[in-house]
Amino acid sequence: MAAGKAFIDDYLLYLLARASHQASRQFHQVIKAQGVPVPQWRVLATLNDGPRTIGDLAEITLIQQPTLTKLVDRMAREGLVRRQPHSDDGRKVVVAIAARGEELVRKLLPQAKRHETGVLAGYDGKEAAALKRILRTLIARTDES
Amino acid sequence: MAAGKAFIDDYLLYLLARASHQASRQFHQVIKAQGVPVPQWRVLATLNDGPRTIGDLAEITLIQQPTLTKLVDRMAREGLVRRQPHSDDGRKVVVAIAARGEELVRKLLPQAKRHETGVLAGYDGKEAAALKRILRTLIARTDES
DNA sequence: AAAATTTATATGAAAAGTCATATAAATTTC
DNA sequence: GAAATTTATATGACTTTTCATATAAATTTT
Repeated sequence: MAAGKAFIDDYLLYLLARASHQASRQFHQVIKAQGVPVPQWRVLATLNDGPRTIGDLAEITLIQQPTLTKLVDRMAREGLVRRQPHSDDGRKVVVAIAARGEELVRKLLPQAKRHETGVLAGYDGKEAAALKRILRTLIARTDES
Repeated sequence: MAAGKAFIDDYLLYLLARASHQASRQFHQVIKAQGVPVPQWRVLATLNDGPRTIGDLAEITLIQQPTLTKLVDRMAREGLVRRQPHSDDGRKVVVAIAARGEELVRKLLPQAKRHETGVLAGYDGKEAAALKRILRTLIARTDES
């Protein structure tokens, strides 16, 4: 039991989880208030840069494959995305953003950018760049080695 | 659609989510292989530093209150934690670690520390400290303002 | 080129999480 | 100090996620 500091207060994985959670909280509330669940936003923001296979999309959005398959089902039913056959691999399924999805992204993307600006407002440009750089380093270093 | 870089590749919230996810992945696999779901590990690691009310525990573990109440139910049934009445507020419920929970923490905590050391291995001490400092700053800055 | 293996996605049953709200104890207001 | 309000946790109906595995297409082996 806590002689000095609590374990988690200095535990990297906790600092990362907490930083991610808190930094996102406000924006997540904003999009949920507009009826968009966070995982759907992630899928839409990803597909806005081009179609992806189910597998790639799962990897990028940090969602497990079976979960994503079902999420895509729902989103397709709502006209947010559509499935396409893959040109030269019959196992793959390509997911592309659809009309209603594009509308949503058009509305949400500026809000995301504004929110990010707000979060980074307290930092000077140097520190902000350092933050992103250090995160990218960590990501590269822990990339499925 | 992707003229240059994809939006998410430079989006702070995504870098944070991805860094957190990837940095944790290995360790999470390790504990799950030992039959411990991630949320239970978080609760145990927190309670190892002392008992907490349901509300505080939810806040610290980043779990929503109704979700946590049910998680505590399950963990209490397994003898990992126990509920206690709060001394001077009848609304509050204090959760404390129990015998089987302590055993588990004794086993997992060293693994967590070892894993953290591994993740930070690539950094020199200065960079590692900078990483934690910058995360703490972000946490403080986004702390429910 | 058939058989065996690997890879990509889907599916079904069970578990966990979410949202709105109920319950009950404390605090504040009048 | 009674009524109204606020705060802390629990609960129930519903949705989503998870785990294991099925299905089917590609690739490798022999």
